Amino acid sequence: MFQAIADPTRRSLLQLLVDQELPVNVISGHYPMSRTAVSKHLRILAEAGLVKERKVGRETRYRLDAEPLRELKRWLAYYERFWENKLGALKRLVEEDEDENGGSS
Amino acid sequence: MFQAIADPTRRSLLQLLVDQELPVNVISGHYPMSRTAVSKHLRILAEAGLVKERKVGRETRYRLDAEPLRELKRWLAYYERFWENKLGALKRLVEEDEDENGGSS
DNA sequence: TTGACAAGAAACCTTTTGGTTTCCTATAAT
DNA sequence: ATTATAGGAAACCAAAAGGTTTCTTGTCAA
Repeated sequence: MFQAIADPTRRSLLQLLVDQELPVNVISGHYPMSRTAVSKHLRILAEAGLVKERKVGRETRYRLDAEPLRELKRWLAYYERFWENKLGALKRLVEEDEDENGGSS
Repeated sequence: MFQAIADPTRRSLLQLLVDQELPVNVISGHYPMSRTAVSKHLRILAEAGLVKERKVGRETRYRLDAEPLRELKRWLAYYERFWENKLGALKRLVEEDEDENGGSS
């Protein structure tokens, strides 16, 4: 999953498929690369579960499935406290500084 | 940044450096690869801003800087509603089903 | 039923990635 | 001063990633 979202084209695809189900043809129209290339990106996204495919007649339509991003959120949540700590530390520093100067901002 | 966290070794490095500042030597001791390889991973993390380096005598110590993950959080936040929608849709379905059966719970 | 069209499969190419080994430089320790 | 240690730099390599073109297959339209 981390790998899947590492590529900017693929992130862009997720974005595009957020609220619409589209066939490969239409999707690839949005990109400066071949249909086949886009198709391969879609496959990678599908393997990561980030996109669902549905066959409709002779076309394959894709839509977003954000579910797997839940895992990313859990991963992130772990680190959240560290950037919050940092802000906390910075804030304390600024306050000390203000005290020293009888500071105004 | 997305690229930086795509590699499992690098994610592991972040984890390791969460609450300690360590020199390359010690860090690379945790991995089955050469010191140089670890060093390169650290450089990539540093370029993404995810890790800060500090020279102390003849060693270079690294520590986590979670700040750039903020961006990831913003990116994720956008998609959060889509997996929540999914849950919402599921919930509605279950409720409909319960209604049909005169459901309890 | 014949032709057009959508899209995956296969083969191929180039660049990037993750790793190695070998060398070099700066700082310590004796 | 000399030797040992920490760690980056350079050159190199194999495998994976991102792309291309060509070929097939399955479905729709005439």
